[in-house]
Amino acid sequence: MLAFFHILKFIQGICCSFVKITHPPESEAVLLERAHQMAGLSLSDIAHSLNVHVPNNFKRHKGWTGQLIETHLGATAGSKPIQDFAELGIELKTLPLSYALKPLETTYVCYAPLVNISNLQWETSNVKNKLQKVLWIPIEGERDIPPKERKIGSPILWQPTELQNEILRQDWEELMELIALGKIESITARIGEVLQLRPKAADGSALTQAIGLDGEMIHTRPRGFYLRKSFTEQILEDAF
DNA sequence: AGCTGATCATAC
DNA sequence: GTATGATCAGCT
Repeated sequence: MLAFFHILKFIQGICCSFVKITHPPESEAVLLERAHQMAGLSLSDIAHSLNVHVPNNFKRHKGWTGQLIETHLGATAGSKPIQDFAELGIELKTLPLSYALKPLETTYVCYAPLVNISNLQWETSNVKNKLQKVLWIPIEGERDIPPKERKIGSPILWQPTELQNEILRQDWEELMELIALGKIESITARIGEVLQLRPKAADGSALTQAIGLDGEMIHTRPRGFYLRKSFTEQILEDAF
């Protein structure tokens, strides 16, 4: 694949010096410029400039890479349910890649609402809002590459095509319909062409309210929306 | 081997 | 608990 060669080229790029960034980017151009400057750098390069320690693995630091990149690029949203760069209308996502330069993991989008959902619509949904415009940061993600050595790739500023948007809408509507009908317990990660619903919690003891089969309130594990690897792989291919 | 369901850290 | 950042790891 010629396409992948380009990503590889960027990922294996030569490290260059960079300036520590702490203030939010004032424009899309500035954000993109900063993102491009990270290409070819390792996680330890970024961590060193921010004076943070790089974990030896991510078993107990699963969101570490995302937080590191967020801080470096000047994101400020924190844990609020909005885009990372709300003023710019851009969401930031790191994307762990295999040696074959394909996504190693699905991509978390947002928490799934399970109650008070009768009036929710795709157009104003959290999923659509978050995916309007995404700055993808590909990063080497194979487990046998120590986090310190993992290199950051060239960023991809992506917006869903009409077709992608339509498929996302269909998946979202199908899943939300099942939730509204009280079928939350029968929803598996196999449903949805590009968007899937999976548990999203600290552990199995976490419970939240949902609609039961007879319309009554029940308790269930919290869920989140995730993008399948095949979907982000396509984004990657389209970009190169 | 890849996927689904489970899990980890942190802020509020 | 909700919500962010995700990856882990057992099972098929």
